[in-house]
This record gives sequence, structure tokens and C-alpha cells, in this order.
Amino acid sequence: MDTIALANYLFPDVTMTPEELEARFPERNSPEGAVITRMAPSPTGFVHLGNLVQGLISERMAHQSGGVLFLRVEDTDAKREVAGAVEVLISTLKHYGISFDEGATIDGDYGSYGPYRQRQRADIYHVYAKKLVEQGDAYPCFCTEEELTQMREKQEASKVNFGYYGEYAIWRDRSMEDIKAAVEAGKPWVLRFRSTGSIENKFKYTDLVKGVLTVTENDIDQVLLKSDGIPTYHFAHAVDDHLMRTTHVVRGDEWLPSLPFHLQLFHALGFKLPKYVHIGPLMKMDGTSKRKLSKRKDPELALTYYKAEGFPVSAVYEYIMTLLNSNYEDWRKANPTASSDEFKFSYKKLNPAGALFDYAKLCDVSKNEIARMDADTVYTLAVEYAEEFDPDFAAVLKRDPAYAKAIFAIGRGGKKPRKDLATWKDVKPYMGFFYDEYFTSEGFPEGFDRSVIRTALEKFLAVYDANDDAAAWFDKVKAVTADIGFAADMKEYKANPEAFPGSVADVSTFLRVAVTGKTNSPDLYTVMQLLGSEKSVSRIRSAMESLG
RNA sequence: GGCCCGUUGGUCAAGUGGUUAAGACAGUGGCCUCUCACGCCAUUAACAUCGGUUCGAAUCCGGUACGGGUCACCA
Repeated sequence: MDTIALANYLFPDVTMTPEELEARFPERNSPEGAVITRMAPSPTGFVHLGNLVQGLISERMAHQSGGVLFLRVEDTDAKREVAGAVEVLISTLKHYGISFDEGATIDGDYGSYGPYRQRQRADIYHVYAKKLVEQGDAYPCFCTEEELTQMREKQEASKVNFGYYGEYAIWRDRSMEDIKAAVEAGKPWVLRFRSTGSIENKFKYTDLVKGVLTVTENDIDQVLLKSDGIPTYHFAHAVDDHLMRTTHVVRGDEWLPSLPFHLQLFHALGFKLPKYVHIGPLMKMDGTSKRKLSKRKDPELALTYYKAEGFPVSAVYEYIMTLLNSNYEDWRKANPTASSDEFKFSYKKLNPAGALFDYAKLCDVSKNEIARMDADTVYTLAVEYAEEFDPDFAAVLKRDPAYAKAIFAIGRGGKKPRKDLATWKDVKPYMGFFYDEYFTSEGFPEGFDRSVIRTALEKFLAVYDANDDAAAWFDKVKAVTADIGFAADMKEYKANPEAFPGSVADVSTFLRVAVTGKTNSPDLYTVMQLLGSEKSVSRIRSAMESLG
């Protein structure tokens, strides 16, 4: 077989040479040890947690080493393409604070190693496809979908390995005449790799996360170019990461099985191998067993889920960092206000196994994250969330920003800040009672005579003065407590609870329910100060009316 | 089914031949306290399993089990 003739026959339009491409995309001039890496998602219109995890690792590795992070859009699968998905992808990643040095942006590509969208690189792939054919490392295959299905069924029936190899590789050694005849008959073809590997041969390969792997040689003649002339992931990976001068490839470990093929491909193309960082999948609990998070079954895989749940972007970021490097949490505790860029991220600490996604832990991280924010930030983000998911509430918050911020400021700052909010969803239940339109009463506690509660409220109103300071205010509450025969001193009450019908805690609860409608709230004195004397008094009055 | 990866408390995890096997989340009990939210103290709970190497193994090796992944003209 004259492979040069075959190459010219299959790729008559290819005029560039590999050498020209090498010159066009020269080695990067980067400092010693710099990591050049990328995020290479496919635009399915669905950005998931796995993308973000992979992105964060890549981002840290690149920027911490003085390297480059770029965004490449893997849009080689026309069937899966969703309109507008590229924009969604780019804006979501931006929202999560992953900053790219080059690559695809909404307005086009930026950087000198592009194009960064694979569909626009068809001519580049063809240069290398032609080279492989010339070398005898690739050949056209005219099998139809039906033929391949039949092959698979035959293999299943006879219990042999699946795939296009050996006797099943029926186009592997066809003559030029056969090929020409098929092409002239208008049959579509794919370009396959001519594998010389054998599954009898095993060798060792070191992955940066998984460590030493036992790899079995690939013996399958994988597809390089699909019938539309667009490459498969494998081929695009090799060509792109070579020409873009990628030094490290961070990807999910579902790629591990195709690693032998990738190694083979890089070798055949004469490319230097990047370092691989294969990360474990995110799992979730399903009944009693773990399983990989699935796009179809698990809403929590989509980044939009966290937005809708009301988790701050920074909380999701912090949570992922704690999953990746467990010492991040300690570091954050010691450096509460530092930029996460200052944390020394290490790929060596990545767990080779998959991590289970833990919602409770996310909530905890998020609580701490929100507790670190100042009232202005909380206000801004809460409003932003409400504008999208609860516009009425957003309008209420915006009616009087100073008031809302004062509410958010309760117990904020200092060494032991309140941690009431895990998500922006929690805002309304937490502080809605400050607004008449959201004030509802859950009712007074059972076990007390209604008239006693009414009397307590009445007596409080008689002495209440909005100008009192916290101490004076509480003294009055205690006075009312004693007046109705309840224990004003908690220690005394606890020592001998049977001696009293109730305590100052109960009287406070009566007041709290009257003013806030709830048995739990932040410091009542502060609440009443913010609410204002007029509103506090009127709420207590209507509570008394409800008691008859 | 073939191949590959993984396995420390409920969860995330430190740990790289000698440790009382960290810490965090969750749980439980308590303290503080006008309730809540914090905070503090205490506490429950783990090296999948069997064998080997070794004076000594969570750590090294092998078998087994279990979990996961993959075997497309998808990435």
C-alpha cells in the first residue's frame, strides 16, 4: 500500500504541514515549572460540579506556578450541541471566579494559540490526520452503523472483547482499489488509528494523582475522525494539547481506560506527553450505596442548583476547596479574610478515590462564609438572589436598604458572629417578621394560662420606654416577671423550678412571640429597637387582643 | 463479561514500617444564656477481609469481597 498516495487521496485539500503548525504555535516562553493547562468542557448547556472541580484544580495549578490557564470549547459533537450553550458555559465559569488567561470568550477568542473552539480547527486536525495516514498509522473505514452493531452483538455472543480490532477490523488492510471504490460509491468514512498494541503487553505509567498505574496496551483501532471530518475527543486532545503547549491535563478518571490509546497517539504523532492528573468522581449516597453523581438523576450536580438554593458563589468555592485539599479548612480558620489565592494548593493532596458530596457540610461552610461577610455584602447578595427567585421580597428589602442592612448587622462581626444563614433562601424566614407583610404568629406556647400571658404583656406595655438601654429594658422585663409571680432570676428558677409557675425566660418568650411572631429570634431588645417603639407596641397590643 | 481504579468512624479526611490512629461536618450529653444563633467542654464512632513479608504493618506484597469507572462516528 502506498500510504502517501492514500493520504493525498483522502486529504486533497490539506496544504499545510505539521512543521508549519509547529512554527505557528511555538513552545511557550514560560518560567521553569509553570503549569500550562486548560479547561475543556463541551457545551451541553449544563455546567456541573465536576466541571467546576476540574476547573478549580486547573486554575490553581496554573496560576500558582506562574503558568497559563485557557478555555477550550470541545464542541466536536454536533448532535449534543445546545444553542447558546457556549455563552452559558463561559458566563457560569466567570460567575464562579475562574479567570482564564486565554481562550474562548463570549466576544470571540483571545490568545495566540487558537482557535479555541474545536469545530474551527478542522483544517489543523486534517494536517495531522494526513500525517498519520502517510505514516501508515491510520486508515479509512467504511463500516456502517449496522455493521458495527452486528460486530458488537457477535462479540457479545462469543464472549470476546468488544471493539474494532483483529479480525473485526475489516477495513484495516484493504487495497487502494477497495477504498477508492467505496469513496466513489459515496460511502461515508471515518479515519481509524492503526493500532499495533496488544492486550498481552502491560506497562507502568505514573499519574500525578493515582500514582503508578498498570496499563494494558490498546489494541482497538479507534476512530480519529468522524465521518463529518471532525475529530473525536481522543484525536482532538492530542493535537490541541500539543499545539497549545499544554503541560498538564486535569480530567476525570473516567478517562483512565482510554489513557493507553492517548499514550499511543501522542507517540505516533511524535508529541511530547503532558502530565496527567486524573481526579476521582463526585459521588452521592443513593440508599445505602454510593454512586457517581449523575447528570440525569441528580439536580445537585448542576451549578444552577446551587444558585437556586441560594448558596453564595464563594461558599461553593470554599466547599470544593475543602474537598480538594483538606487542610484548606484549617488554613481558612487561621486566615479568615485572606484571598484563597494565598492558600498553597497541592495536587498531591487530591484523593485518588471519589468524594461523596455532603450537603450538610456545604451548609456549614456556607454559614461560616456568610458569617464572614459584612452587612452590606449580605444585603447586596440577598437582594440579588431575591430579585431572581423572590421578586416581591426583593422589592421589600430595597424599600429601605438602611433598615435591611441594620437587620443584617445584628450579631454580625466580632469574634463570635451569629450564623443564622446558610443560604439566601434562609433570609426571609429569618428576618421576614421585621416587615408587616411577612409577619405571622406561630402562637404562644402551651402550658400557660392565656390571661397570665395577657397580663404580662399588659404590665410590660405599662413600663416600656423605647429610650431605655438594654440593661434598663431587661430590668423592666424582670420586674414584670416578678410582678406576675414568675422567677426573675434564672439561677434561682433552675435550682427550684417547681417553686414558680414560670420564669423570665417564659415572659421573654411571651414578648418575643408578640413582637416577632416566633419563639426564637435574635436579641429581643435589639429587635424592638430596630422595629421602633410604635410598631413594637402595636404588635404587642394586637397580640393581647388575640388573647381575648 | 474483559480491562482499570478505589476501600481509615455516618460524611470529608490526616497518616508514607513503631501514633493513646489527628482534625472538620453530622449525632449525643452538658455549660453559657431571656429564646435562638454562636461559643466552650465532653462523648459515640474507623484502618473492608484473609494470608504473607517484618521484631513490629492502616502503611509493603498477594488472594477475596465490596464499591466505582470504562468497553460509541459522546466528551
